Amino acid sequence: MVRNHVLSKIEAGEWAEGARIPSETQLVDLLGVSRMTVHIALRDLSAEGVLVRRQGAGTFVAPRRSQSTFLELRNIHDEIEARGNRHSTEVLKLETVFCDLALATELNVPPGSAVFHSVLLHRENDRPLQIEDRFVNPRFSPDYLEQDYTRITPNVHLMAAGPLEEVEHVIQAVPADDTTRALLDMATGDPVLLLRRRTWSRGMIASSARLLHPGTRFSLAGRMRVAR
Amino acid sequence: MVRNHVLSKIEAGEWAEGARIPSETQLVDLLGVSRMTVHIALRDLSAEGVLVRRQGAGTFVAPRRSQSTFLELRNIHDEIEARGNRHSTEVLKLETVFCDLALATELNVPPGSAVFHSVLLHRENDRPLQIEDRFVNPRFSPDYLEQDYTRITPNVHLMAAGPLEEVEHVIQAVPADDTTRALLDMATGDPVLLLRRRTWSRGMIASSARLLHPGTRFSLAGRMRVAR
DNA sequence: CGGCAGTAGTTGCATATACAAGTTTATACA
DNA sequence: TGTATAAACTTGTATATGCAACTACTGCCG
Repeated sequence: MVRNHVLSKIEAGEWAEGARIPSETQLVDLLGVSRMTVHIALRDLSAEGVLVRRQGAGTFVAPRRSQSTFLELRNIHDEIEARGNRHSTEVLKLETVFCDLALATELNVPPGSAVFHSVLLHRENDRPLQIEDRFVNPRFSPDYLEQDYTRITPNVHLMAAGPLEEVEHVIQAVPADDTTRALLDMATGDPVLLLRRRTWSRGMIASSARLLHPGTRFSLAGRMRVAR
Repeated sequence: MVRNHVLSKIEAGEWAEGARIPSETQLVDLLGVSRMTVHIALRDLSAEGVLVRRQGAGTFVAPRRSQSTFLELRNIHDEIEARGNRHSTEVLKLETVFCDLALATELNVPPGSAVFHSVLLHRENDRPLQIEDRFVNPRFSPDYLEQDYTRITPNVHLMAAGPLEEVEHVIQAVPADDTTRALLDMATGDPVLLLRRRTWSRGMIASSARLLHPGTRFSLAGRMRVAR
């Protein structure tokens, strides 16, 4: 109850980032519950990174930046939904191309062979967050082009097409070209965070993707316990 | 107290993965604290993924988190030497600072307390490759400022100061400011790949570092087999 | 004007109590 | 033997209370 109240206030924008929220005793009067109940709820939200609490000073809305975990292979849909936001996809390209030498090497297929190519734009609450530029090995997923990617992500389809065996990630910071800047709604001079991801399945390279993110409002994050 | 008891039991292997641990009331008798205290502690550990709780059934040790070799803690010296190149370090700053609110939050120490600060420039074959801007908790490593960082990296010193328990990584692409651009020998408009790394040891945040790399000639890469 | 002490207000933490909700085990009965 | 019921046990949640630790502010005094 306290939790929902706080989250909805933040969601609605009434309590902005960095703003101080009512004290525990004020929330007690407001919601008619005991202080411990309020305390536990705020404590949990603090542990989750939604709030920041400072003893003696007050409770504040934590600054939020879109984050993606790179340790797990979650698809962007789940990432966004997990943050309580709305995910939507726009299909920009869905085609067959014949690969040049570089692409052939990248996918480990013969040069000139046909491969599938898709370009999607993912939005978080209508704000563009990722361009997903993907090449897929047709031998791995022959029906890749027939899917409705406004409903499922390519990730989901590919995971269903075969067991994931190996993943390769390369992360880079690159300047934004004009097309990218326009699509991602970025300011001039802002950099792009580029995540290249190749996946192996059934002994072949199933897919190679370039995931482009606006550097100013996106970061990759991961936290792990070290082996004991 | 309850927390440490549980963690040490798991650490020691007395409570194995998936095993059921004593009930709340049993821990009350065992440790001589109230049930609510036990409950809160177990609740937190459950939120952190260390335990799994099922109402009516009991509390169990959670299966360990999947470990990734991606972004393992190799220090930059080994990275460069592994490529057959020469590594050199220049010490730009080595000082004590009093932390403001943001830094205090980052390190989880009281605002205004003294922390150690170092800024190093790492070169690969005399070409700048990384600015290492690091804050260290003096409680964790009191003799941090007395080391010779042209001979060993801070990473090596910190690893020797205590067992690494947890690591947090955040990766961002950011524009380069003038100082950074000059130090890293970058062209105007080139982005910076920023890796923020926080490490936990002996129950506290030992260190928080900002590692800045020239985006055009640096990338983070990792490849991992997926667990089945 | 600057520094100091006091004070009100805030979060942090532990306790004691009560009941709800879910699971497992034991028992009674057909 | 199989099923239904009951009891015992476990975690989940909410409340009321007390005090410690810390912060920010006010006002006093030199």
